[in-house]
Amino acid sequence: MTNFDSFFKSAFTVDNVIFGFDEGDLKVLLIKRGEEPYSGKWALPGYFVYPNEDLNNAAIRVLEELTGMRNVYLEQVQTFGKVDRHPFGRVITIAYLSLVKISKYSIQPASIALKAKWHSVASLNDLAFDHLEILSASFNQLKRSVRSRPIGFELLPSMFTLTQLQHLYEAILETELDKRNFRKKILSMDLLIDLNQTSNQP
Amino acid sequence: MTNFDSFFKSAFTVDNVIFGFDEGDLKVLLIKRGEEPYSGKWALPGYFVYPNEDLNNAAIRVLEELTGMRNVYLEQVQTFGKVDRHPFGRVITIAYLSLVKISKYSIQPASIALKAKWHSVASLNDLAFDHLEILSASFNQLKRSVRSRPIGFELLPSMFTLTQLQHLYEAILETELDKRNFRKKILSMDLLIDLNQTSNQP
DNA sequence: AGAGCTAGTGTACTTTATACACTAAATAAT
DNA sequence: ATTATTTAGTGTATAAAGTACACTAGCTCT
Repeated sequence: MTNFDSFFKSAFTVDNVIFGFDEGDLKVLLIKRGEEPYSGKWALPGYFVYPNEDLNNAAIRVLEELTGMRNVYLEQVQTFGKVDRHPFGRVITIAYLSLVKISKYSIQPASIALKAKWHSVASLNDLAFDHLEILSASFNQLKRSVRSRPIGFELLPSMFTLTQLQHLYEAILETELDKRNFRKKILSMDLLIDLNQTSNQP
Repeated sequence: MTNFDSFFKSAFTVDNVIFGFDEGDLKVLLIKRGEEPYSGKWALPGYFVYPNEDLNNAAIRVLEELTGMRNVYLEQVQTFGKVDRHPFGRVITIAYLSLVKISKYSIQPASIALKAKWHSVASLNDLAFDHLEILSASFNQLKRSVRSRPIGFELLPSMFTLTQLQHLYEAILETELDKRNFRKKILSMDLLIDLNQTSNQP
């Protein structure tokens, strides 16, 4: 029988692209690295998957350590596995995308969380590892997902105005939407409860 | 500095869901396993990723060893990583989906290929490992992909009739399509060259 | 009180999707 | 050789979804 030992020298991580929405802007939660490699650079939150841990659970764990949130929207994006992507050895990473309500987010005591900060997605151009590529793939997947499923709400507080929702969609899709057509479509989907309240929030 | 050695004891494989189309039926190429675990069961073709090999290249390699084909349509599907999915240890697998023209396929001399056989996708209900789940996820992704991009051609010989193409789409989407509407839509896409030939192939 | 900003609303038009039936030609059967 | 059966090929009418577009009422700020 063949000996497979030489294959069992790799590791894998999960990296979590955590999207939020605030001030009319699509944001992503990044960690400022305090150690090598890429010390001082911003990176996606992620960690090695433990030997006895399912992939999905690893993604959930990373998210919870950082934000304290559970039951958050999460989907797998893609796996990145270039040979030289990690200086410690052969490490592939499974990217996850999650959507959180920034309003519910509060900094966690875990040490990693102290270095976390929300960044506008549009403004990023230099991240640790291949994280810019991962972010970009995840953003594209978000665009696709948002067209086919009503997941946008995950990014807003539980009460919101249609205008806020529209701004969110515009931020994700990177395009302007017609106000009347947008409202017509959303309301025809029968997903929302009309609170009969009005608001002039900025 | 933390010691990460304990994480570098895992392995990963690629598994390739190779679709073909023949006799009006959507097929998938499987290998009959000749060794443990799951000896005697049918499995998706796959193998460990070599330490110096990019993920995509591993998928290409597996496909070429088996079919002799290069430049074949290939896309990553998803990564499967339950803790206990492989009896040798912690092995996660990255699933790829590929589309080949069965007419161009011929059995390769590689030993693995001798045990390969095309199976109707619809007829499968028991595969090695978690391969049934992988197949099912890949089939779903194929359904989605085929709606948004004209990749159906990849499964047919370079000359084909519109009827054949329709049968292919019906097999993938698992639904009947209206002949006139189908032709109207395909022809309006301007993707095909009309050979002005007619054929009464079965 | 006035100026400026934002929320809220309806209709006409265009594009895309769907439903549907017959003829001509080839092949198979007697 | 004639007939029966199968398959390819074609158009129109209707429904649904998407898009373009402008004004009013009410609030906020000065």
